[in-house]
This record gives sequence, C-alpha cells and structure tokens, in this order.
Amino acid sequence: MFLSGTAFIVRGGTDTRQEGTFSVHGHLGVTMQSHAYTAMGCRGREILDRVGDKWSMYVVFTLSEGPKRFTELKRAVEGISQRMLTVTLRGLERDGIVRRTMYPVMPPHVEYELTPIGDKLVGTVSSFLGWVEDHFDEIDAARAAYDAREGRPEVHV
Amino acid sequence: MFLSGTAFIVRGGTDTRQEGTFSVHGHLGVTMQSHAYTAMGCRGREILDRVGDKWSMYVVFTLSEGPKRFTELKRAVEGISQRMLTVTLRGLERDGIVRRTMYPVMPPHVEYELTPIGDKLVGTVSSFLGWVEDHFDEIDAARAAYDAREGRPEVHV
DNA sequence: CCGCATCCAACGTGATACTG
DNA sequence: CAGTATCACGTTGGATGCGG
Repeated sequence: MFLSGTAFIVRGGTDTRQEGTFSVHGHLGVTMQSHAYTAMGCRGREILDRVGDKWSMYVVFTLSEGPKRFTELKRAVEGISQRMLTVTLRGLERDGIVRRTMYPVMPPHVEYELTPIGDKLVGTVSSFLGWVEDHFDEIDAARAAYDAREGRPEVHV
Repeated sequence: MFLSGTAFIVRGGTDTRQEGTFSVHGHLGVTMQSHAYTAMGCRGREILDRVGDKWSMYVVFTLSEGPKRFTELKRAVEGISQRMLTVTLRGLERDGIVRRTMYPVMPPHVEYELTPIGDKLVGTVSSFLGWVEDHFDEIDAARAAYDAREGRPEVHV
C-alpha cells in the first residue's frame, strides 16, 4: 500500500499501463510530483509490502538493540513461530536490511544484525511511531465516536 | 507488525500475558524503553495494520491533493475495486484520518478529505518513502547478490 | 541449535450483481 | 452516484515433524 497504482496491477498480472500525476503536500511542505509516483509508487508499495508484514518491523526493532542469534530473536519477538522468524529473516536479509553471519560449528551458531540501511530504516519508522504516540488518543476518540453513531450517519448539509 | 508481542496474541485469542522490556536505539538517538513497548507496541502494531494494508496509504496520499468524491478516488487509485475503496475509507474514517461529508441530494454527493492528523500522517510516511528512494538501489543490489548466491550459503568464520 | 517441508485454517481481496 | 451483499480464490501465517 504505497502510491502504487501499477505495482498491484503488475502483481495481479493483468495489464501494465502507467500514467497519471501524483502530488503530495504534507505538513512539512513535502512535495512529491509524478516523479514520486512513478519512481516511488511501485517501489514504495513493494518495499512496504516487504516491511509492512506481520513481523518484519518487530524483528528490525528488536535487532536495533544489537546483534542477536536465532533463538534470542525467537524469544524476544514474542508470539512469532519458528517458521515465520525464518521467513521474515530471509526476506530482510535478501533486501539487505539484515546481515546474517553463520559460524560453521557444532551446534550451529548464527548471528543476525542490522545493516547500515536497516539502521536508517529504524529511524524513519520511528517517526511513524511518533505519529502514533502523538495521536492515538485522538484515534481512540475518533473510533469511539464513529462506533457510537454507527448506523445513524451524520448528515452534513 | 510493530513492536507487538501482545497485540497479535490478543488478536489470535489465546492468552494475554504482557511482560518484557523493549529498547530501541535508532540512528537519530531515538530511544524507546518498555514504555514504548507497552504504550506503542500494541498501538503501533494496530495502527500499522490499519494503515499498512493494501490501499490505505494510497488513498491517503491521493487525498493529500485535496478533497475528493468517491468516484474521483476510484479513478485516481488505479486498480482498486469499489468494495475495497469503501472498506478502506470506512477504516480511515473510523480512525479519524479521513473525514466524510455527505450531501443528501439526488444523486448522492459525498466528499472525502484528510483530517489534520491524516495530513500529519502523510508527512511521517513521506520520510519512509524518502528512505526507499535513498536506498532502493542498494536494495536491488542486495537482492541480486542474494539471489545469485542462492543455495551456496556464504559461510563466515 | 538452527532451519526446512508439509499441511491446514483464516483472512484479505477481487468479481459480480443488486439498491436508494 | 455511492454504496451493500454474496461468493470464490489466493496468500499469509500457525502447528507439527524431520534434518544437519
């Protein structure tokens, strides 16, 4: 989910038209034009799918404490299954966000750590967490309000 | 996926223990302690699920251009089905990220626009997009490298 | 200790058709 | 125009058991 418009069409396997302009005006004066749409859209969507799954960011944040072994991670990331930890780590490793170091001893010893770009990722995501922290009261309020008026749509004239 | 550890357990419906500390050291000196884990962990995960789905951010970015009607949105967000646009908008509306204004005329006229907190969200996510933009070359390279050595694990001693 | 393979249930999503 | 309802499908993720 990220300014896609093409990415999922490609994924879906239908056609591949690519057009349209896209401009964004954030509160920081952030402005992205069609450049952002074409260049970032597909990639942004793609990367978010990678990093936006159920466990990736959890693992990344855990690794931001420092390198960890497989079992340490499994303990730290409560609730993750062995399978999903493996799958998640493979994905992160493939994208160069996590580095895996294996020591061929018996029993096996494998360490995982964040790469420099993985470390930067932690920073950008932290700003999102900051947003959550700043606004979850409002979000809760909004939800309560929404759920309260459920069925009786507020009509504005 | 966001420092959860409890959220999904709750969602899964098993037990609900809640313990452990969580500290994060980003490259910005960002540091979150167990506070972050309990206060943000569940919420962060929860909100990311909300905002991290297939369409939400796409819709949010589209709305950052300005208010739009349902059909305008459907046109702008290429590939989205009517159903998913409805579902996505409902979710965003419930969380107070999008405001819906309905004019009871015939034919119906409904407008969607970003709330102030929705607007701020655009800013935080833009920083993530910036990360993608800064690093997708490296990510591509990492993937190529990873796929190339597939099957022949690099062993580090 | 670390990980892969298999099976299966749940959820998200899309297609289609119908309504005020 | 702006939805709702129903169905069907693919992907995700959990459980389990085996292997180096």
